[in-house]
Amino acid sequence: MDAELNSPQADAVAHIRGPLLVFAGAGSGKTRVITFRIANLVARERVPPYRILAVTFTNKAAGEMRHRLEGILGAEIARDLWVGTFHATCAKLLRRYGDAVGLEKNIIIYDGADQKAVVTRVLRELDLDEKRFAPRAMLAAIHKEKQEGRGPDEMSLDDYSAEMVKKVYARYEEHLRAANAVDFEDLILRVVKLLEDDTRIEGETIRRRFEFVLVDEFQDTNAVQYRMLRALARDHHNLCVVGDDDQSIYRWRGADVRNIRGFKKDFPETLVVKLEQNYRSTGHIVKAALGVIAPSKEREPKELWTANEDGLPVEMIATKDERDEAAHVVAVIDETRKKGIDPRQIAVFYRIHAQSRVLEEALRAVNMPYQIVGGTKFYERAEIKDALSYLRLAVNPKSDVDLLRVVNVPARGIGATTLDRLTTLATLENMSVWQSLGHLDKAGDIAAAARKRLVAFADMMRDIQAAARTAPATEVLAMILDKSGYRTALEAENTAESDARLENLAELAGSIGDYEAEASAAGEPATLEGFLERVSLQADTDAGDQGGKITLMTVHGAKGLEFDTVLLTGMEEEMFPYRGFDPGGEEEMEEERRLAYVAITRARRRLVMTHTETRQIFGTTRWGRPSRFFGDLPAATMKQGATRAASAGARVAYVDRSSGGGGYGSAYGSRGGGGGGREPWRHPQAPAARTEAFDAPPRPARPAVDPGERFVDREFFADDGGSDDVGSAGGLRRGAKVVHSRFGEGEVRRVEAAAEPMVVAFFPGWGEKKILARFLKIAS
DNA sequence: TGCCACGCCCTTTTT
DNA sequence: GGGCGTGGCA
Repeated sequence: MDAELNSPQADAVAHIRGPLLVFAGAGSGKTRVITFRIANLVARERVPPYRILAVTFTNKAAGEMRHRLEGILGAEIARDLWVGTFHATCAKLLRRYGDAVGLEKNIIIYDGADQKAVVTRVLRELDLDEKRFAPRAMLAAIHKEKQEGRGPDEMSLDDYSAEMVKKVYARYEEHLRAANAVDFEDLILRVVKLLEDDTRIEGETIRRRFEFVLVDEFQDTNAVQYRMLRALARDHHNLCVVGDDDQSIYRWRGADVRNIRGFKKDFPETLVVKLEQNYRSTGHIVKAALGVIAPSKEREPKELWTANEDGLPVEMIATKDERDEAAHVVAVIDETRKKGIDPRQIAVFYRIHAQSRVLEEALRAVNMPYQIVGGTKFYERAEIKDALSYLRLAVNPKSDVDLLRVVNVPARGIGATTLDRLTTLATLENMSVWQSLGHLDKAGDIAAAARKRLVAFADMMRDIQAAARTAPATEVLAMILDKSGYRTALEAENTAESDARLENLAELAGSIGDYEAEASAAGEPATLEGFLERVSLQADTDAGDQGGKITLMTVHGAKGLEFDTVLLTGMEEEMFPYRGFDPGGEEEMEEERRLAYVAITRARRRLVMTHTETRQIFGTTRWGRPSRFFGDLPAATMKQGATRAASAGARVAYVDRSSGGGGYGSAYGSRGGGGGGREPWRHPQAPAARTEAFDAPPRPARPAVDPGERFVDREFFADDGGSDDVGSAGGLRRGAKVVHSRFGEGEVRRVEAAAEPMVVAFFPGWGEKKILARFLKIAS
């Protein structure tokens, strides 16, 4: 804590009123400026905590900030502060003042998938070719308009396709309004509307409420978000924004660095502070980061420096494929943990979520606890989305997206044709699909049998809706699963997969329970609406930081965080910088560069970057050259290496001192079969003859594996004639006694390392069952 | 009319 | 690797 109190920057601005613009280089104590300022306002300036609003972009960052504030101010006071993401803050405000902008209480927040479903429906209604107008692209275009604060009528219509976007946009909005639903942009837009509407009292109420507003990662605000901030601070100008244009990584989400310039114009009396000293990282890491960001164009001039010692060189490790990479990651983590580093101080980054699976497998195979941040995985599972749709319908029957999702899940004989006719009726009569269920007489084309089924569904939902008004959310969920026949259908399936789905639904019930407990601890009423809002606004399922776990996340998710040791994986061209199907212009490349800068600057002491020769992703194999960003790292800060598998496979010119030298020679291309030998990556700043300066390939703690192989305890499974895909999972071994929640005690027969390790176990009275390993406990 | 299986296509980052 | 759409079959 002393370090924070003594921080000169934090001290200098902590008590200042009026607009404050802080350019904070990575690791210069950006968040510290905010937390210290808040602490100072509360402790010294006697500002009531509930009059302070601190806004972040991610839940993770908000959680981190709140955590720090709890440490400084104590949990009691910190609880009254408003700390949250833009969206969560707006949702909270709308819950209180939403009636003023015509929002009902049972509002539902549509996530990306829901939004896309609406767009798809609109495209069909307008009879537009889905091939020519991809729902995804349409949605992106709509969001772009919304992020700039333009409604369909305010769009500039340059060409035919803009015309189409406008049409779709308009109907999209109608659908959301009719469904009593909002998307993420709406949350902000509605609050802006509240704040800017001087004919009503609510805007003033909110403006008065927040005497001080602080914003983290200001470079990531989009036009509408900035408008909201401006409106919030209209009367008092106590707006403190902290940001770093080098870390602007949300341009694709509408973030506009120009807001920084706008800020100086809108608040001419702004005090500008530049923080250029990095307190976080070693010299080598800071220099590496500078190397990556230096070629970036249009930067606000600033020079990051550090007084810290150089420390360990940044490691660049060549690996053979994604499994080999994962093995190396595991080895480094293992080594780091053995040195006594808290696992919470270790993080593995990747560019895209799809990379996490292999890493997870490798970590699970050695029973190393980890936590995944982001990756909406859990809430994206079909059964969870189904259950949530039922819950949302229970609260808000007008939500068409949800109704259409579950009306025939489980199968009730309500097919596409029937639903087509039903939605057509709804569209014609200008009502929600739910309402149209009450007017089936107007749809003569719906067969009597189908009609009966629809009525039965409506009756069932009415019962559930009635229950939702009084019963606790956990009971509503149980009722839904029973009445809808969802549970029965899954039980009848009786496969490993259906069992897993049932377990997931149990987990959902558990998370409702958690929410109820948390809400009551915070002195707030636990409602089904509250739970649904939380689910919508919280991409990650993290149940708080339990100790002892390392962290896996995308680079985006890592922003604003720091770790002792960072493993940055997938550093190949195409992966990082990432290139999707679009050509990707220079602007996008610039953003990738800033993203790399963000990744590097998360590390305090040790940074390991890995790249692969080949990578299986999205079902195909990619060959990747090492990322161009390696070439921007100063040679003096780097240490190159390779896993055994990589150096053996490529026959690269590494000098392996540890094995007597010259072991691999430089016989390029001697690898048999496909791919061909690849030249080793050579640092552009290094003279060609300097290969001997390369470090010996580090020996992985466990032998590198060949593709198709896993981390298998060969001896133990040597006599296993079963699956060829056998691994140990979470300490589960053949013969081990395990306990399952439903089947009781059993004995492990086989372990299968699928995407998720599965165990075939024999349960007396049930027979052999295939179960996801994580649902088993070792019997004591 | 509805169900199921197969095959094709797309494949980012967050709220 | 998975979601979605199409086409064949009950």
